[in-house]
Amino acid sequence: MFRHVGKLGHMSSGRVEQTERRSGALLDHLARRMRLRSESVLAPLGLRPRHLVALTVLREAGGISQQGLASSLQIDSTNVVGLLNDLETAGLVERRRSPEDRRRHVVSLTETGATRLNEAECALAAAEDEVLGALDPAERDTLYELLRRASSGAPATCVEAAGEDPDTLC
Amino acid sequence: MFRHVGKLGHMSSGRVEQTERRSGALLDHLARRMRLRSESVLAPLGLRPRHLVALTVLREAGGISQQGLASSLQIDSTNVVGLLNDLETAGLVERRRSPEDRRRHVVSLTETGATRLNEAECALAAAEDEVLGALDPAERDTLYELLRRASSGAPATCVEAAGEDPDTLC
DNA sequence: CAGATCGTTTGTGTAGCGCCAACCATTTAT
DNA sequence: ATAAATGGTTGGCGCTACACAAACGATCTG
Repeated sequence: MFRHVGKLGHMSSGRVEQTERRSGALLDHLARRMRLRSESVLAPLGLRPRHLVALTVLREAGGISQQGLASSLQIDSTNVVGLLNDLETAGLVERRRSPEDRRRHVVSLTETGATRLNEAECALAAAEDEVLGALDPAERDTLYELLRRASSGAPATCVEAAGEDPDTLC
Repeated sequence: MFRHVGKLGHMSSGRVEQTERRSGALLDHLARRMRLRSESVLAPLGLRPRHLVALTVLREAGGISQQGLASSLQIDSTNVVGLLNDLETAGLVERRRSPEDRRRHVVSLTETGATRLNEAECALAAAEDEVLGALDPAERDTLYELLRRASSGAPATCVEAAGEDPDTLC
């Protein structure tokens, strides 16, 4: 029902090539453009794109264990250590031992971390303007909201979501 | 037209905004998740994520020079060569010499290339379902449309678009 | 003709990251 | 209490995706 492909039947002759509307490649493409543009802006702040991603996830996910963070970021937990070391020595993030399970580290944004994240995002305005230039402000807001919800709603461990669903008609 | 984001109605009136709503990090985050999930699905088809990105861009951008492709993908033109070699030996892409400037190669999707791209996108349904699980079909469609427009509207060379910066208000 | 431009090859360097192995501290199971 | 499992940390190995530079043939342009 949401398969209405729309126009864009370009040069090809009569063939009605129905194109699949998958966002993956576009996501990849835009993310790359954005990341490249961001690096130079973020550098003065002592941050790299992945730091910003981690901070963003942490702002959303609150006090989370390192493993939880690893599975949300989808990077190996050994690499999370180094990432958090960066952020912690910069004072942007805090590792506290969990009271109920003292093996665990509860990671959360510090006050300055939240502030710095905000500053960084603010500094990215120009980069975003370049990459999302074709979208008007309202659309960018819609995009942001969709991305945020998709990203927060994504199950940390993709294990339990592996069940089958009725959408296998493709 | 494709704007109805439903209720997630946050304040359009607001100035209460404490956090900057920049999409960069979220884009990065989701793209990563998607890419990782996609790899395993794409492998059987002999494709890697970046191939899919290239094919997607080519479907949108039609006959384009390799330099144009390089600047759209934002990768070095020397690396475009290898990328296209992969795709061309797989018969998914075609290099023809431009009639007006015979130095140039005009790159375009072949028939089988378009087909394969479609198949690949189709195969990615499950991956997309996992990553975008929090979004309902209409929202995913909206997201796709926004991404597509942003990506196609992005000027290949960001040079000529860089003329101004009146938005230092942030 | 000279010089710039497009694509190609080759070679070098680097960053990001997966992965393995070993090691504490702690929790849970026997 | 002893054993096993778990969360975090460290170190190291290796791979992939690039960027960057140099040199070359073919071609366009002044």
